[in-house]
Amino acid sequence: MRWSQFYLFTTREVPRDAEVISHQLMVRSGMLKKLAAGIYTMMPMGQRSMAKLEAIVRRELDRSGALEVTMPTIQPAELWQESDRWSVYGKELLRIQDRHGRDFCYAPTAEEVITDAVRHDIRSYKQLPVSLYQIQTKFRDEIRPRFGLMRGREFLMKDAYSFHADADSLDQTYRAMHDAYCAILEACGLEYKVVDADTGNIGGKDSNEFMVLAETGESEIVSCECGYAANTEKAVTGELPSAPPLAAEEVAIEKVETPDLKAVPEVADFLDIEPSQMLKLMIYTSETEEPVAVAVRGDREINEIKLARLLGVDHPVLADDALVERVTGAPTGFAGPVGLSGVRFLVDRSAAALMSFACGANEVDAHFRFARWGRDADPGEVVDVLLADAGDPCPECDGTLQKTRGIETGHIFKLGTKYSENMSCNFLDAEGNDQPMIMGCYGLGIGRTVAAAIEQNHDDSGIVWPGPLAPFSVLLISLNPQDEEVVAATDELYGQLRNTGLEVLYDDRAERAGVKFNDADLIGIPVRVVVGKRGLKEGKIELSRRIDREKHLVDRADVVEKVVELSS
RNA sequence: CGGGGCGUAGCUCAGCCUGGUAGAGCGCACGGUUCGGGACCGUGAGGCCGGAGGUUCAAAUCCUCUCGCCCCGACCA
Repeated sequence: MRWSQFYLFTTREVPRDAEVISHQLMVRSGMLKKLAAGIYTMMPMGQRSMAKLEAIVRRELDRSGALEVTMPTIQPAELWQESDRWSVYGKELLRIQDRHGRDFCYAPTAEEVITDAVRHDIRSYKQLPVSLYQIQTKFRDEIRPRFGLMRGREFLMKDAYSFHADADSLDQTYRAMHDAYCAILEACGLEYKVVDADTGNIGGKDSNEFMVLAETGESEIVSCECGYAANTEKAVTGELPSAPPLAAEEVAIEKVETPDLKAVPEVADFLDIEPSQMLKLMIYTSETEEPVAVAVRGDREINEIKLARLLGVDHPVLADDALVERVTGAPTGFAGPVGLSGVRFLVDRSAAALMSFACGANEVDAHFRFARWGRDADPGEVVDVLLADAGDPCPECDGTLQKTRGIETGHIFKLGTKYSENMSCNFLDAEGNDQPMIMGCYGLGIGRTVAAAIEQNHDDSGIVWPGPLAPFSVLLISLNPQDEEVVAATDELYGQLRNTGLEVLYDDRAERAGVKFNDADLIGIPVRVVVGKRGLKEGKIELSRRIDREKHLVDRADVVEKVVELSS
């Protein structure tokens, strides 16, 4: 492709609304254009990279045994009412009406539609399992779209769904999808981790996320050398090293005046103890639940996602001051387990392990110290609602957890029968019994993965494409487009390179060398071939790879062979 | 939705406080000199100053309302 015939306009300035590097570089390199918040046009350059990834995804999914379909993006409300998600999904679901006033939504995902299709076709266990996938536009009316393709509202996603007669079959397909996702990310040359994940509102039990590691990632991951890795939303830890008890067993509980001291660090400082020797008590509530009291060790945080799962609610929220006062009898900041009653009481393992601790006295400006479970306070229900942190013990070995950040490019779930039951997607088993199919679902963000690839592969000058995602594999530059000899030589080379099957972008523009070099660095094509008057005089052509930018002067006769070598 | 910020040329921004005929750089067009790491000189096109209302002799500038966009939080491929 000749640049002069292509549609590619780079910019020097960073667009004001682009915050993260992948977004900035995609806009500057002419890949992406914003239309509205979280809604983008893929320009030809971007489209090519997306297509590269799509091809890899198709190859690996086909290999896993899944079959490609295309489902509508506009879906009737009835199906969503049947699965119960019409009411559950909330504002993220873009709801629309047709001219007759019938309700539809723009698909954020396609469990309903695929389940509807399968339930009409499949009757028998002999027809199972099946895996179907599509690469299709989705729309989620995110509360806050941001970071370009990393969190758009409209986005391209590969979504796959599998249907099974039994759990073993689901396990097999889940494993195959897991392996396909690994193969895809490896084929793209990305550094990633597979982590245990929370299932969110898609539902189901087992779940893994595929995190491309990047500092700008929105997800926090803890991991251990032994291979354990989890989203911090989900992560469990080994037993924490215990904090030294405040006092020996015979020391009685004692009330201390703590005027205006509310936060744990302040109180700990005042009492001259460590925050880990205190107990932190928070009051949570939600739309559906009665208030609950949740205790965690003073130096730690509560994982609200774990809490939500435990309570079976969507969003636990911290109680406001009035509710705290009603539950504990004291203003916010002085809650404690001693004398607490009339409320469900959850105690995180970290707090349950405390031998003798300080805590709020449920009384304004007062805390207790030397409190003990059993003797002074009801031990409550011991649970795990701890937010894992770096340095915590690994739950699976003697190691220590590390914390990193990642971009969630893929997420796979074992759904179970949640949708098949609601939507009567049944089959007859070998005994002739009607049973709901067991399902899995598997998502991979196409645009997000391309953006993640840039986050992981760039330098100060621009993108450094991993070969498989590069929009072109070779950039051929003629440095002196006004010089007939140079043009003739470059034209000839262009033909030869194309004959090898390489995708060549030929910069034939009447621009100065500096402009071309800077654009080359910006758009990040892996191999650069420079034809200039100077080199040509010696019969040489300059080759370099974007990744190291080391220049090699090569005899004209050897160029094609050498380019093929560098491109592989 | 809560908190913060921004809308002026295709892009990045100045001008607004203290009202008086709309600016710069980049980009674009034309001419010339240049030409292996974002050249230089000259000429030129390009604006309903986000929109509506108000105050005023006069509004980009002051006031009210509105729409859009960005950042921080809850959400997620």
